[in-house]
Amino acid sequence: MPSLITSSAKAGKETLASVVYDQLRQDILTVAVPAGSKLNIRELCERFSVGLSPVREALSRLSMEKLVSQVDHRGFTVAPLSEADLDDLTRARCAIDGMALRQSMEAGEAAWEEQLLLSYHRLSRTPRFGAEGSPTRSPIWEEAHRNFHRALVAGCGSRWLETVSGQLFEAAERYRHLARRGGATRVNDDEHRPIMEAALAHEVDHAVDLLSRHYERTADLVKLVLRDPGATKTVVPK
Amino acid sequence: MPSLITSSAKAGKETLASVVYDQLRQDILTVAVPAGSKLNIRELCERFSVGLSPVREALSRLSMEKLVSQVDHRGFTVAPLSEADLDDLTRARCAIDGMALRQSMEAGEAAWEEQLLLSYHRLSRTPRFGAEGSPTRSPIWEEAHRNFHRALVAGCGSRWLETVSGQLFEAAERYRHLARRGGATRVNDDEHRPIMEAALAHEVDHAVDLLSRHYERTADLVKLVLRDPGATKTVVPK
DNA sequence: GACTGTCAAATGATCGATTATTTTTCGATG
DNA sequence: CATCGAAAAATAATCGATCATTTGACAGTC
Repeated sequence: MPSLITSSAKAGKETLASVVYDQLRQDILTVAVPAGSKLNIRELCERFSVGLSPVREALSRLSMEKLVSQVDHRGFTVAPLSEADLDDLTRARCAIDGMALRQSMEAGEAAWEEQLLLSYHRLSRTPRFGAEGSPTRSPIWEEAHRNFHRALVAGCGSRWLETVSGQLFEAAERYRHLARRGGATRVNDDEHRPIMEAALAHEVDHAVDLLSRHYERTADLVKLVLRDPGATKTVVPK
Repeated sequence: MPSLITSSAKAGKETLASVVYDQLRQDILTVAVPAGSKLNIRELCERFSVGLSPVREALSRLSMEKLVSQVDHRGFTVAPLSEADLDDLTRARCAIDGMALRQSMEAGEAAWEEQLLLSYHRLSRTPRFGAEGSPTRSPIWEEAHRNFHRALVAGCGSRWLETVSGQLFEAAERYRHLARRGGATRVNDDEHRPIMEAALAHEVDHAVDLLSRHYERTADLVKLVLRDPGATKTVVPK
């Protein structure tokens, strides 16, 4: 009988290492475990009620993803976040996603446009915050959000570009969560719609510009929190 | 003393898992172990004379790097190579590295130019093939080659872009080795020099164009081998 | 002869004990 | 009082045994 967690219905198929990996990844992405903090292997074993091997394997995978950093014989720590890194990341995303979006529009596949429209529609229909009152995020919205951004660049014709774009998206996710935890509230005008509309209207430069602004504005929001140390009340989940 | 390389000097510091990782990675990059082949864990334990844990950890890291693919409960296999993937990869590299080179030139830092000049100089002074007669590759040249390409994009002002460029470089390395193993011989005119010269001369479009051609020409070479199955006499190292 | 279900062998995954390394403690010394 | 060094504690890394899953062989059925 597969364990306590059973995060999803299809438990039993996954490997323990995969379960730990998924969960830990989530905790890091949502900044439930603070950036820079040390990851004690035994504590993790206890938390997930598994042995050393799965934890170690999960950490190894995460370290290749740059979410945790590993130093030989000195264990694992959650990769740090910094304003400099955020700026860097934002610039890279503007450059790469901008290019991918441009290529997508120039390719102009009908299927791409349809998928983009669809993913926007779904995003707009998904509530931004959890159905219940409190929680800091709605996983369903996150999913829809990721899908929308994926759809934007999905017409570029290169799996590698899409993969890279996805990596950068995930890296940015940590900062977004940080902003939310810090209480930064976004002006709730929907920035995604105009991007989608410009893309479908083939206004290449305009769409790319809107996308860049979108990234930059988000980054600005995060910076407010990064600069205000009091807001980062990170909590380790029990 | 900042010791850039010291590939083996600092032995004893490394962890077994890291040693296995490095070695296995090398074997995969050089196509010493064929693409698509299964990686039997116990065989690897024997080959490296270590226990299960280090091997497993090494494989986990490699799987996050897309060099091996892992399926839960079904073990690890070397990631496949294909012409389609090569085309995709080449396109992504032209796009990303081209952009990074453009940004580097436009930033126009003196330090970047000097580093580029220097890395080209070193590359040109490094023998392409092993000092002894036979071996299929010279690790020193590879190192210099990687440094040159890294230097090209190093002025773009984004660590993330550099990292991504590096990832793509490594992915392409497998194909380059495949070409060499297949006996594809490159016309030995130095394609790197004109790229460097154009970059230093601030001929932006020209330099970017030369870089793209460089990638595409290399890809064409690889394709010859990919299409000729007889040439892929891959050998498992003892 | 092809299909299907069962069992055995092979292989992957996990655990807990053991070993190696780093970090901390604490006392002696200048 | 700061510094150094040795011993002790903490923690990471590794191993080999054990458990779980998949794969392959084989017999029985239609």
